[in-house]
Amino acid sequence: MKPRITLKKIAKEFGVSISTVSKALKDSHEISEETREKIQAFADFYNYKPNSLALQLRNQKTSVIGVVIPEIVHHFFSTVIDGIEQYANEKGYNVMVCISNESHDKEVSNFSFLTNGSVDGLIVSIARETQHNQNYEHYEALINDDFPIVLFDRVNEDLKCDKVIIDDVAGGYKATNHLIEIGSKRIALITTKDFLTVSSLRKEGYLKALLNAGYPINEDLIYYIDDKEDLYEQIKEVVEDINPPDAIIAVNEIYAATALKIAKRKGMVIPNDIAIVGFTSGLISEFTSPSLSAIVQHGTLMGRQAAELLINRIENKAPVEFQKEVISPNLKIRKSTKSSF
Amino acid sequence: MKPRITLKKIAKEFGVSISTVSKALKDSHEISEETREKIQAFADFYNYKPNSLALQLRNQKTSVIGVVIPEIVHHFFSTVIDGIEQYANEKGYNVMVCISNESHDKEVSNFSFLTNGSVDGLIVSIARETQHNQNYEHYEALINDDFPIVLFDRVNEDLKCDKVIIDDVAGGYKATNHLIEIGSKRIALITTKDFLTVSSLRKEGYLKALLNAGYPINEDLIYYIDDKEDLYEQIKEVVEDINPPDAIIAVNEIYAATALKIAKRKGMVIPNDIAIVGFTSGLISEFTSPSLSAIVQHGTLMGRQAAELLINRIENKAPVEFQKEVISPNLKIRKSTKSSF
DNA sequence: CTTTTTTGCGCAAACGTTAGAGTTGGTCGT
DNA sequence: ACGACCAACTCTAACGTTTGCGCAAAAAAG
Repeated sequence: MKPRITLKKIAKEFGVSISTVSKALKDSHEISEETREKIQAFADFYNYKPNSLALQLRNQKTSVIGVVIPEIVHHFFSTVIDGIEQYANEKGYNVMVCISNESHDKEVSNFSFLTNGSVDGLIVSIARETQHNQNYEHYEALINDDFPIVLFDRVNEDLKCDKVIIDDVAGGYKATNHLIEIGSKRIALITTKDFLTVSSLRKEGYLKALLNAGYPINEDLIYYIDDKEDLYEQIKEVVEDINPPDAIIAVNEIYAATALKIAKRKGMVIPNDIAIVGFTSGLISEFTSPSLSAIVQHGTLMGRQAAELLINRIENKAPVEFQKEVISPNLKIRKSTKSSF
Repeated sequence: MKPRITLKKIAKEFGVSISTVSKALKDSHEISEETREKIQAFADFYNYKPNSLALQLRNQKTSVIGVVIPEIVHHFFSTVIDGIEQYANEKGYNVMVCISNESHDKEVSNFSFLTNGSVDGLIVSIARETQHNQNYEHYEALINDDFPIVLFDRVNEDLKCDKVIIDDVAGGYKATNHLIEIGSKRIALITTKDFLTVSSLRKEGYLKALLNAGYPINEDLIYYIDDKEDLYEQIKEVVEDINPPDAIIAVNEIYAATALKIAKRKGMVIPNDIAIVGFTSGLISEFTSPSLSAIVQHGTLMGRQAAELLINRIENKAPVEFQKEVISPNLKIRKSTKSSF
């Protein structure tokens, strides 16, 4: 790579000082028009652009936002990044994305890289492993230093920082209530075995809706999926239960789509024999047949709001006390809960 | 945000010079054990970490790879990022992702931000608008400066740099040939109206396969989708043609899934009445019913290879002449081209 | 023909770091 | 007693940029 042109080289070329060049390029009145013009022409010709690193170091500001997410090949997370990017760009920021891969160690190393000067603030969704082993030291260290940080979706209540969450209890509630309204009696919940707060909040909403409708709560109808085991086989057990449910709520799109696939293969008619509603309305839900009703997550909006909170915090435009934005999920009713007859 | 601890502050604390602190923290033998230990303890306590920007500036090396992609909410692109991240991390690099949003201007501004010192090299997939208006000045400027850059998927043959592509001609060929083998006679191609090279290469493979099998080439069977118009209506015209095809190749997953949806709605049986094969095997293909056969793209592999080429180039481990890695796509046969009877 | 003002530029510090080249002060050998 | 040597530091330059301040020379004012 050819060395880039610098102020120093331009200065040498014209036998002037570096400051003269810097000022000339900034159209400073301190520099004569003649000098200004020849320097500008030269700089233009060699396509001079100030070195970002030097500027960032000098200004103690990078205008870069760090984002740490558990995975990227995931529709919800990519929509969030999209939202962050949109808002950040509008405000003159760039985005640096790191992936924790659900690993605590990777999250720690991402943090350590990003927070050593590379970014002005962080937007994070907590890795599964971190939520599992409850080790939030790296978060606490940052918060202690008043480092701007915004948590989204997977948050921890104890951490003192800005947050954007989806009202997952409401999501679980809406999904369940919808199934109750269409007359389902035995509503199963397919959730994760891990310790993600979102899953347990959705379960909470599910239980709340059942309670509210005077339905019995039946632990046998709650199925915990182990991500390490075969997904298909585990969900098969739900559908093939001796006393099968007449409706399913799945905490994510894949579980829902898989349940639908298995039910169809069993010859069941959806939603008549079994109604299904998922979470996260990504692309899959639209193209299954019947299409899947789902609680939509508004990832882009979430990203935008997280970015807004963060940038306000960075620019000291935020109130001292931490904000918590709650996004209401809504139910997108498709064919898997609405008979086409 | 609290100011971070620096060498200078530590130096002041102990009344020594900055270099002493720097060397003490690097376990230099030049510094007495006593001094070393007290400085290390202090630095440890205040969680000292060298400022990345300062290091990057000094070392003229950022260990960051810039990635510019047209969009992120796209399964293929997120898998590529995943691959890039994986390989980059293994080699001690971080990744900065920018989104061009298919816009030429945004691509230019992404380039200009990233290449002013922020990254050691660039991995790019060309924005649609750039491919359309053929304005590659910003690429040429970088290449002229020997700035390390790797193009993937959407490349331009004239640009002198490393590339990773999918053999899209082979992809089109394989898809078409498969349909010919299962006995399809009138094979339609649903492609894009824009000027993406990938689309035209797939078309080339399609034509080649037809020619090879002695099939007539019928322009009426090639449908060009305008992304600005309603997708559903346009694809509907394909299926409802007076003289409809008995097989469809769609250049992406969405087109394929939409065609499948419409055909089913028309009461057609797939693959008996109409067989369908798509490109990019993302999540949708698995969950449609019947599931969609597709040409799979190996995005993760592509990302890894792009990162490998780039890092070799950055570290001067690459041969002088530019490399072109070609990834063979393979056909994943699912139910949309294979009767279950 | 001085004094004051203006013009046009250079100097130096600062951001945080590193590494090679000095600089002390002391110990040792002869 | 004096050079050699070593330990334990400090100095300095460098990465690239910005900016307030200083300073000379030229121009304007008196």
